[in-house]
Amino acid sequence: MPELPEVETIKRGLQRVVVGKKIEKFENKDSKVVQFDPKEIEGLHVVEIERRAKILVFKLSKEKGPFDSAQGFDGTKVFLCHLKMTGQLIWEECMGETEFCLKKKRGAKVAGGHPSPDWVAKLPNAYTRAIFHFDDRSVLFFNDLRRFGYMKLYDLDAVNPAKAGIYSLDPRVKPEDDRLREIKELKNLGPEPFSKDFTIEYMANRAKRIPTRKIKQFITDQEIISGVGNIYVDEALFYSKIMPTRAVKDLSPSEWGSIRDNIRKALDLGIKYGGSSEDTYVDAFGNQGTMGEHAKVYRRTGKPCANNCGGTVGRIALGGRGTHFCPICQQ
DNA sequence: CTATCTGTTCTGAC
DNA sequence: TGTCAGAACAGATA
Repeated sequence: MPELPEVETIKRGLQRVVVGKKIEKFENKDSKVVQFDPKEIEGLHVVEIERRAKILVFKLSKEKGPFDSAQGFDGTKVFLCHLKMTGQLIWEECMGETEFCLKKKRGAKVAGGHPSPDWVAKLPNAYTRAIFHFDDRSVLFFNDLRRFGYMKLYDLDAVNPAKAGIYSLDPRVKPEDDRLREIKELKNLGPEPFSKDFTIEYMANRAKRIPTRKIKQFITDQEIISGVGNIYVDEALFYSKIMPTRAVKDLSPSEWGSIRDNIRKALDLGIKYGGSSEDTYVDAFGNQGTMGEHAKVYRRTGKPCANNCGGTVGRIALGGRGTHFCPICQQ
């Protein structure tokens, strides 16, 4: 269940192996999930991959590059991928490699000795919704068991022809010049948790308009903060010793500061351990993350509190989602 | 076999 | 406008 750390882990993996490569062929195996025609991206190069909230963004161009950062490049196709609950992006150096390694017991694709499920080992499989074939014969599979995820394509020249040709790679580009902000799925996202815009003042201001909102639901609202989901919000609030049910109007400035710092701490840990593989998550190479082993409250219902306070981890439903907390530490 | 649970986001009712 | 239930979907588990 990919949240920011899981998507970030996949992004870093894919940056190493697909940037600069040409998409020679693209197979759309489920047009509900993959919402464009393969012909629209065949022949284009992957110029850059970034992450916005839980969404992966591929920038595509006819030219291979490298490009002058200040000049930008003339490609305008932007490919979005949201993994939602059960999506996976798995890269293979050549078709059948993962299956081959497992049969030979090389295990090169399986981290920490954890066995990989059969439906990850065999690629493609019944849940494969799309396949990229690159010019070096490597392959990228998009699997999604539940079909909540999506792949979409935008042409920024079509979205705003007045800005055609301006497409900076410079990370210092001003938000108003950020062409990705024109895209519907990206335009309303809140600040990234690691950005300088994610401040105590910002959170307190947003909270003013919705005073009775519970803090957990405030943090997981993507229009308020980008990328925090169910696992990391429970962890962050445990670190902050704040009950997930607290109304935002009752939080003090020092508590807001603690929330900000601990959201970052929880996400940092998630990235460090390669994500949390509670369900179907694997990284770009099919490896599971180990963040689950380091969780303090998430899915630890009934176990003793990690702070040794004598409490027992409890579980309630909040907004229809499992919510884990220590009833003694967290107030 | 049925009921319940999973966890992201959108839609529609109030 | 804010809040909340339900839906989208396909499985695992009790």
